[in-house]
Amino acid sequence: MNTAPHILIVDDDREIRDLLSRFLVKHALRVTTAADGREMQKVLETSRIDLIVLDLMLPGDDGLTLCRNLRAGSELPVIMLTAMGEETDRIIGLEMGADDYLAKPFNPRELLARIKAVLRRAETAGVKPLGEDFEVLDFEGWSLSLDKRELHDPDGTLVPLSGGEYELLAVFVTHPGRVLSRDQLLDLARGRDAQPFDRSIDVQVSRLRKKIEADPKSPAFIKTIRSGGYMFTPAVRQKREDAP
Amino acid sequence: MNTAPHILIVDDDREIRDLLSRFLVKHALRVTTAADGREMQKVLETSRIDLIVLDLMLPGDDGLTLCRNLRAGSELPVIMLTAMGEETDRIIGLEMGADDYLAKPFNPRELLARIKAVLRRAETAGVKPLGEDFEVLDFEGWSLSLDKRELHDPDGTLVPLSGGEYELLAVFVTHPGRVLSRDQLLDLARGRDAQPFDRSIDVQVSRLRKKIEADPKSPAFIKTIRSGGYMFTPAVRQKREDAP
DNA sequence: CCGCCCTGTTACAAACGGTTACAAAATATC
DNA sequence: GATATTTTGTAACCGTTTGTAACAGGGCGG
Repeated sequence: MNTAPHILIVDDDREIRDLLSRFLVKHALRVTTAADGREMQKVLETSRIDLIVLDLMLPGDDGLTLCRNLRAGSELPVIMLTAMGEETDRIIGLEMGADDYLAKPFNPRELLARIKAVLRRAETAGVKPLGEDFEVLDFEGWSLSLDKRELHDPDGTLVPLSGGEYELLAVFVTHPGRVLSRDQLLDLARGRDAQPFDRSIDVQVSRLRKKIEADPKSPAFIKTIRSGGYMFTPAVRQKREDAP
Repeated sequence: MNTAPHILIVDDDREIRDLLSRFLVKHALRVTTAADGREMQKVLETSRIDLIVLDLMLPGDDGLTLCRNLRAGSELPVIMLTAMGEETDRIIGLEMGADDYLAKPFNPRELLARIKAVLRRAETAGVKPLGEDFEVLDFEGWSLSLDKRELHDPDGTLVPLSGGEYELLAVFVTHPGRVLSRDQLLDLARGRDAQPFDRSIDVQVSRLRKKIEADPKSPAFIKTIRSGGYMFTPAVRQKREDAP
């Protein structure tokens, strides 16, 4: 479900981190941030990262060193951020193996464009990073494992779901508190467009409610928004575990 | 029925406001305008806005400040309009939390395209922080959960509300002690404009009163303001709890 | 006190969503 | 590869919700 590329931003300036993070998240990327090389390592061990945006100037090991180390162990794409006007930095950055670089100050849109370009390149080059996120989402005592594609009720017993029911629930649980239109649900859960008079989502919601709602007649989890779609109302908490 | 997205244009130049407004209205959007931050604030309190087009240069608080404030409290999409220049690009690049921006002078069609793009993105993007605070509003012993879309009476029992009744009550409870015209209520609760001789709000208020007023004949909560609209009179207390 | 305007309320029709049954499609099993 | 089983989408039926119309009552200015 969560197929958006996962970007790791490494910069010691908190403001820049937050700013870029917000901008990229808005453009359908998943983002994690780190302030220095140590944090970066930690993130890399516990998450599947598709691309790193790395500041050249960092406390501790600087960006160049980190970039070199990264290159030694993987083909993870790297975009370097360099200080303005230092031609040498750029050259060195590229020599160190960065896939692209950007001079500060820069336009976030420019960064986005380069990220997409580099990802496209990396994809065709067939780089398959190893490691996986192990995600479990909890709501009201229930627990949905996105890796095992399994749902457990508050007692911990496994609730059998069909593939389609799982996909739909996964969409809901990853978009809590949001009104999702039938078109969106169809796109997110089934990856297809709606046909005229398409009621398949309604039927699927009905089936799902029968399995997870105490009283399907007055649903507590999946609320209907008339002429809008559906909304998953419980608070959802994320448990992120290290790979075993 | 008219349920088009509602755009707020904030620009100190009256001519630009009118021009853009006319253009967007012609393209099936609903538009309200404001000349500065104060007016903007006022509009935001009394109508339901889907997206803000914000000029960078404004009298009083400038666009950047306003944008940051907006960002702090909501995820309302913002498109910034900037004057052309080198310095701005840098400011924009680094300090802005806007969803998109456009350099003046621009083609209105360009703005329209970006508005549509941002609205489309806003529908799905922006994964809400998981396990967020949840908001519960109390009045006279009653309790309305904005997350669960549920109303509980003083005994704590769930009072079933239709979607429309809930939306209307939510508007009242979030605007207590304030006279709301039928037009405003229609905009806030339904996101649409009024038709000639539109009495739907009256009917909905009547239905709502039957459910929440001890004596609907002499309502204690929702008071009628003759030739003005309606007003929700109880004091509303906000309970903001951390997710468990 | 009268009439007009405004609002409350009920009745009704249209639109919308829940649900079941059934057929088609996908999947598992032998 | 054929058959049994499960899953998924479509159609149909029915209950709910919503806006509109119609009528009745009440306040306010004249």
